[in-house]
Amino acid sequence: MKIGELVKRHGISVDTIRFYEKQQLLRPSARSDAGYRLYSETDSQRLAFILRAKSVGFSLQQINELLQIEDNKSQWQCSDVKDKVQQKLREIARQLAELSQFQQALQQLDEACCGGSISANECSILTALEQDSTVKPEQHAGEQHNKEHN
Amino acid sequence: MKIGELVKRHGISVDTIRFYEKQQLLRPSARSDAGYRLYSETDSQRLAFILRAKSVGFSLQQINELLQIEDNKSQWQCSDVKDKVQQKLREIARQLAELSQFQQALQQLDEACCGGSISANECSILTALEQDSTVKPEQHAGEQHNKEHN
DNA sequence: CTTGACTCTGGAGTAAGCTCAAGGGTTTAT
DNA sequence: ATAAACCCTTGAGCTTACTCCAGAGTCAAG
Repeated sequence: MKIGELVKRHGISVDTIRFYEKQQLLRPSARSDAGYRLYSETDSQRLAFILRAKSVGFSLQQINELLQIEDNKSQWQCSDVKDKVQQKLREIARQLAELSQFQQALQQLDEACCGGSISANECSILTALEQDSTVKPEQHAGEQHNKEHN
Repeated sequence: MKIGELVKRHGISVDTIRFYEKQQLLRPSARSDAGYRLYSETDSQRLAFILRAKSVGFSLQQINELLQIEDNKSQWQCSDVKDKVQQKLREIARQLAELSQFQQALQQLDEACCGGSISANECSILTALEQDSTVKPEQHAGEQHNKEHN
């Protein structure tokens, strides 16, 4: 099939396919005389693999690694594949932790603010961002004023 | 103070400061005869504001919006500020949801796989990515085979 | 034989948030 | 006086995953 049918089947754009080709993820198994890309069923399945991997959060780079295993399964072990999944899980855990921290901090700000029509002069959110903790890495014992640097 | 001291105080790079300036977040309140940027205490506090906003997850664009309020507090209301916070909270909730979905899907894959030294030929993770559900948007009633398109 | 739909290549642009490099002045210490 | 450390500007590059454009060839229908 030509690129147009492939993309219709999978609901993505031609540009995306050509981009994946540039990224070495998916090569058409043939070209027509006119130079048109021709995809086999196998190619289409490979694309499906890519899209499923994407749908569980893998980056194209990581998908590339998975495809290398997929292309040569007998040379790899279950543990190799599971490692990739676990690596991704750790990555996601890190991102979740960061987002949760953001969420918590923002919720505190949110709760402290009346949200009414009083002037922002009194807004506790702005006040917190102006004076809050978390920053100040200096100011240890014996260095109250830092005019010394020069 | 010159840019060097400013960055030492806040633990960021000169390039970052100049980048923030390009982004209209922080302008030095003066320049020396030689054209060096000179920052006041107020400037430094503004930078602190920026960094704190960043630390709770705001993008530079969003910080810019917050700074516009901060620069003209009396013209804004608490609700304006709270809106920004809540908007960000919704954004984060969406991201958390997406990541959690990834996490769940990956955990299922992870649990199904033995992770041992058997050949990847048998790996349930790869099998799932080859044949799994979640994709197939076609195949409603009366359209079993899709050779029709052409 | 022409029109429209499809395909090709190559290269630029987008968002975000920096980071680096080149080439050249300035300040400070010795 | 000179070297080190500091500062300047302009502009390019990085990452990710596309998206769009121009200019041109190809294919199927009427």
